[in-house]
Amino acid sequence: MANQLSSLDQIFAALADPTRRAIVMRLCAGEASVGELADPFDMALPSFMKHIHVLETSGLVQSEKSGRVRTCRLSADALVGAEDWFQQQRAVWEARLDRFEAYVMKLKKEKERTAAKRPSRTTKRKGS
Amino acid sequence: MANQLSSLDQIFAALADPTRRAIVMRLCAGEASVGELADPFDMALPSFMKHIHVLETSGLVQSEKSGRVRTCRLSADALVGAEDWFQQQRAVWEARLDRFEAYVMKLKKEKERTAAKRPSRTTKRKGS
DNA sequence: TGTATAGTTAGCTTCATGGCTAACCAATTA
DNA sequence: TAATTGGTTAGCCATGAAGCTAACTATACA
Repeated sequence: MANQLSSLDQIFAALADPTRRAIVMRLCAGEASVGELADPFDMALPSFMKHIHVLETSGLVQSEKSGRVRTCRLSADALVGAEDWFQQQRAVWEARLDRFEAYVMKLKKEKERTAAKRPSRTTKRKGS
Repeated sequence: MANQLSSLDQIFAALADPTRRAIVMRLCAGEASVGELADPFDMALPSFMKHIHVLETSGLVQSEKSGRVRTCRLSADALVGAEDWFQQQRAVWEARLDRFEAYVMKLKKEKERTAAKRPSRTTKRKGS
């Protein structure tokens, strides 16, 4: 598990680049060699390798060299770690929305109570 | 909705910075002025404003100025858009795992069938 | 009207990122 | 053993990101 939280920086930074997102997407479908991964991209190999390296230091990708070919695979943990972050934020966000909604409901009820006391003023007024 | 997909670059880049993630987290709990947001950070205001601006152009945050105070709020759409990306990747990833598992099961069965033919070799061998 | 407050603009520095070429191993294969 | 293939290292360049200060605008308050 390690400290995934502190590496959110690197994970999000890694995913901020379209080339690297494409690599991740490709690796979701299964492992591949550096050459296979690089093929669809119009980019010099050393440049491409930098992307691989960024993905590796972020923990999103692991690789292993056997013979002269390096095989890359996705490391799901990091992806899940990032996804968790969103879910945590959403939890807070939704809790707030719930509270807000409750607040609005309360206002609404109060308004209705007031309206019940002064039925003549409940019709449309004007403007928004 | 617009083109959230093409702005994943900006969303992830925005979230790659701890200051900006903290701002997002703070805004999950409700809107706040620039000053309130900036307060916990030991950073010059212009520097901080850059972060706000990055968050705004990424679509994660919206702001509005009334009088001399600018109020910021979270724009959930962008967050959800980014979360969706993870879920899509996970879907592909899990589909692959399922296929892989099926493959492993197949191998296992084949092995068992082979083992049934040569029962003497099925005991422990050594090492991992 | 004068002063404090809340942001904003401009402009500077420093460092990281993303790209390139050229040259270089180290396995394979002929 | 020689040539090819797959990747790696080193080093360069241009751009952009993240921080700063100083000076400015515009609202609110006394």
